[in-house]
Amino acid sequence: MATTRKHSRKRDAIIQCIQDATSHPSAETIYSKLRADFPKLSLGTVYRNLTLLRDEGVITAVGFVNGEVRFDGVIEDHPHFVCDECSAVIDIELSHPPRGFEVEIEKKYGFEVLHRKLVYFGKCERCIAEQESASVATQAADDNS
Amino acid sequence: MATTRKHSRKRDAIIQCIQDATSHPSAETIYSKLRADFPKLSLGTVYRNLTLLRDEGVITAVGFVNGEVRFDGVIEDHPHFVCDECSAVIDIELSHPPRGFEVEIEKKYGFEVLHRKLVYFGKCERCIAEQESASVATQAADDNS
DNA sequence: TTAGGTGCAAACCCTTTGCAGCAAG
DNA sequence: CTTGCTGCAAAGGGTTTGCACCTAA
Repeated sequence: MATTRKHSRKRDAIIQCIQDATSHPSAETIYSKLRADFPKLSLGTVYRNLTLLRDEGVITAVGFVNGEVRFDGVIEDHPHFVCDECSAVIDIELSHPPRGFEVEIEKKYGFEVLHRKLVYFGKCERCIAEQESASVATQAADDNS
Repeated sequence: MATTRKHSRKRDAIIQCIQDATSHPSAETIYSKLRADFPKLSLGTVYRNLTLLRDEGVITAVGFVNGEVRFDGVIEDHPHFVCDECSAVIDIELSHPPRGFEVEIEKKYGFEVLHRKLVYFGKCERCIAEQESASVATQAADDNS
């Protein structure tokens, strides 16, 4: 009963776009980028394919950031960092917090744990730098007053 | 320049509602419950107060679950479990994955890590039980065919 | 009297969906 | 030809907001 999938250049392009990007793009971002190659592309198509690809496990949704769902071409479970200022989503490539808590949870609560999401929030390097230089500029202005 | 806050029975009730609940209610859920005591309460007021209380740090947002933001009266950082079937949000009271990764991240990436969210997904005990009994029923029906 | 708080309803914004036409198999 | 895919635009659904009125201080 499973739907027989046909080939679609636009779908391929969407996958490519997500996998090439390190930015964890949103539907809108993907749409904007692909419009260069597919002028007639519609947002609906992007959304439909994203849902489809997520359900198939080809891509994953990092989660809502600033109201938008952000996508990841890397399926393997890994933590993310989200900048509260600029909404950048960045992969964290550090030794992972232990798997195995899942088993503890299943034992204690009787749940079936299928996956997890670990996200750190804060200020990214770029935003820290920008705010420091802005602060310095303000300081200088104050000194001149 | 900070706004001087006035007392508001409705705001108090919203806080109370969230802190009493173990269900991590959504704005709608809170609204529904409080309408019994405040027939003229409006959804807008609930949303305005939730935003306010979150900004003040009185409550926290667990995150989007099924399109809705779910709130928690417990401020302390702790993991949650979200049922993919029924959207239940449940506190995980197990020894925490290690704090300290934050420092590693700050060193390696130059970020400023302020907080984190750890969420496990899967099937809750209730949904497992329901589906098992449903499966048994189906089995029985099949046997009768 | 002076803000902040609230009700109401319209506006927002991201996302989903119905429909008719297009295209892959 | 059959069925999935797409464009388009309207509809959805949670959340935000403008405005006038209400209320705490």
